[in-house]
Amino acid sequence: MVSDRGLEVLRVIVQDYVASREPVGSKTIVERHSFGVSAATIRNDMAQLEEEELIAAPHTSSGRIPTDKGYRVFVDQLTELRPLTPAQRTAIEAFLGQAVDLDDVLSRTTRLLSQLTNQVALAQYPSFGSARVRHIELVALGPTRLMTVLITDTGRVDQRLLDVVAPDETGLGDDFLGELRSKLNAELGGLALADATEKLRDLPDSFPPAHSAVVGAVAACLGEQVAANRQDRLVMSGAANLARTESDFSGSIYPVLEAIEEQVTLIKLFGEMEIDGGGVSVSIGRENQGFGPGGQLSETSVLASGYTASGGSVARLGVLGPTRMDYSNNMAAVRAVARYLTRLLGKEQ
Amino acid sequence: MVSDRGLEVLRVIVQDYVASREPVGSKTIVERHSFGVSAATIRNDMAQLEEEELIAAPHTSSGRIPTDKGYRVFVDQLTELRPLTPAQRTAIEAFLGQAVDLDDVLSRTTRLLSQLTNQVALAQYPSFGSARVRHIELVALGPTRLMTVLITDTGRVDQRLLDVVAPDETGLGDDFLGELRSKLNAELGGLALADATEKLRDLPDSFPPAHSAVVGAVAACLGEQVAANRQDRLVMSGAANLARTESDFSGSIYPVLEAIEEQVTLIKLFGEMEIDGGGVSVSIGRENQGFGPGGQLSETSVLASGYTASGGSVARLGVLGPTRMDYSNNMAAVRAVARYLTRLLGKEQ
DNA sequence: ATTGGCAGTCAGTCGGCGTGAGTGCTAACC
DNA sequence: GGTTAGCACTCACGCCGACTGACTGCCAAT
Repeated sequence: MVSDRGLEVLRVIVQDYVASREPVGSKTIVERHSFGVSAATIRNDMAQLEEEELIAAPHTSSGRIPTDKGYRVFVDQLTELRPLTPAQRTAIEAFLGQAVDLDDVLSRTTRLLSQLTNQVALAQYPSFGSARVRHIELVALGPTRLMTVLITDTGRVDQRLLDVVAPDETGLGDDFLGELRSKLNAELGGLALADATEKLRDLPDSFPPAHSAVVGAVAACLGEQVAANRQDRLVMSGAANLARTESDFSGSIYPVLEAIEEQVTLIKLFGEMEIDGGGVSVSIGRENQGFGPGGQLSETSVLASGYTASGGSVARLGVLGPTRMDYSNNMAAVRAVARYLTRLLGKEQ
Repeated sequence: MVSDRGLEVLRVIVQDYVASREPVGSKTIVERHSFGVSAATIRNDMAQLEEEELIAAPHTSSGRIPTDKGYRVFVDQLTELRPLTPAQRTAIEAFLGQAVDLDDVLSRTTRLLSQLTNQVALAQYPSFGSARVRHIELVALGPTRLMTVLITDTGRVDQRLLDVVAPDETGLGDDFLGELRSKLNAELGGLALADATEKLRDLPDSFPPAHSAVVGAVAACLGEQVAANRQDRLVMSGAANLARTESDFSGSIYPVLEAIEEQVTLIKLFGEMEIDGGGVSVSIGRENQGFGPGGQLSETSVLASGYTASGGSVARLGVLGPTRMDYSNNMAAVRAVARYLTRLLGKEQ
């Protein structure tokens, strides 16, 4: 078992190591922190911590550095997060306040968060699994060219172009489009995306045969859009931060950059992190194993929190960085930004 | 002056150095390439090349590596580009062929190009300076909430949300919106974006005072969209490639990643490169100086070519990588993709 | 449980040495 | 004149050995 002082020792080892990037030894601990005991005592505690695999020694006789498990215990110990400085708070408000639409909000959010943490910031678009169709728009761009616009109640908009064979010699008449548009909105408006997909399948049958080809094409196109909408996307910013310091990664940062660019690994990982109750969830080092192929992220930690967008759908945002990071500060930043974002998006409509 | 054989020597120095990442000496040159002369003669030629600052020696007595100027001469010498392999050609067609809209085309293009070259691929959205308004759509999302959609003839779509004070107790009635929509399209349809901005300023005056507040808000919003449309954006892919090999960058790759993320530096640089006549333009190493602050890109080369989008507007695409890159292969890839893209986008409509 | 002391371990550094790749120069050669 | 062979010279690099210093681990005393 680890004593109370043992945990305290772990705490300062993490802090000092994060600050200095150097293995920390018993002597420097007693010098820099006033435990009222000698170095030898600290050494005994450290022996226990090593027993529990919370710390490890890079070489036989050097200071210790925290293991993934050590960071885990450290993070779990972390009860109250140091609140942000007033300057940081005003930065959040000033920067996010001027956003004009959802894309802009998320782009600003990640830029802000990457600045606050010096890490890579990530944000998920609000989940569209629970989103509903708000409006469908059809725009004729030419005699055989049509644009479909799908608007969801989460504020997202997707458009797509398609070529169609005109139903008759009049081309894509305004009245035909108008009828189709009304019907689409009447049938699908307010439906959850999952349900809309089904309805779209039956749509062509309710039109005269001459029109059903066009309607079918439109329905297929909208169906694609709905499907694309349901799969999540990530916005991110600050990838350069990975290369900023002399790199905390054993080999190259290539696997990490790759995982970031691929997105799919991150989305999966992000999706499995718990974010109940407005807390900040942390996944450390090898805990990320099994997501990327070959453990691309086994030397990184991911912090995630949830925010609530209009419509009540919950999405995630967070940061990614080397396991050796300032968890306290970064968790506080993620939490603060998530809260502000919830307030900002909830306020609308 | 540099002799003919001197240029040939430069050519093999560049090729060998790019392939091996090691300074190349006179002896290895005569071993690997059949010049009919001895190493000593090559040395004399190399002395001349060094005189002209086309090559340099990292240490007093080591092989030589090309300077920026050396790469420049090498590239200018490069007359015919090795054509792509059939496999590469089919890859281009298979991959780009299934794109559904402009966003998708450019995203696929950069992914493809970064795979073909193992570098960072960049693509500019078609310039909207010469774009025209094709259609404007207004959608009521609630009693005081409105969405504006701007569609340009280059196939790009932008939407924005805004809150308005309803003109009267009826809220945003369909007839009011219909009138406004017709008027907007009648007035602005077909106009170049620059001209549309001006017209928008006068618009509110032509409505009854009760409505002018709403119209003003809509006009302001559309004005913003027009402005945002005129400023270019970049799509990119393959940033991880910068970290793939043991890094050809002297220090950290941080400045390069930063420049890539900022975009503004790149857009400026990209914009000043000449791309007349379907060729591939190259900017090498310190030639990029003066764009990024502190010469972030002074160890990279940028290749650019132009492609023509529907509507005749020309935009650029290319790759960025360390100065030590396979110019021949990469230039061929950029040219091939640019040509295919022009064909693909020109075909539409 | 804590402490002081002491021996042991090992990474990192410094200087010296040898090696080898590659150059620059000069004198001979065609 | 261009080309070649030969030779002396220069360094980067790798290796070895010694030294140092920062640690730990253990043990006996408190």
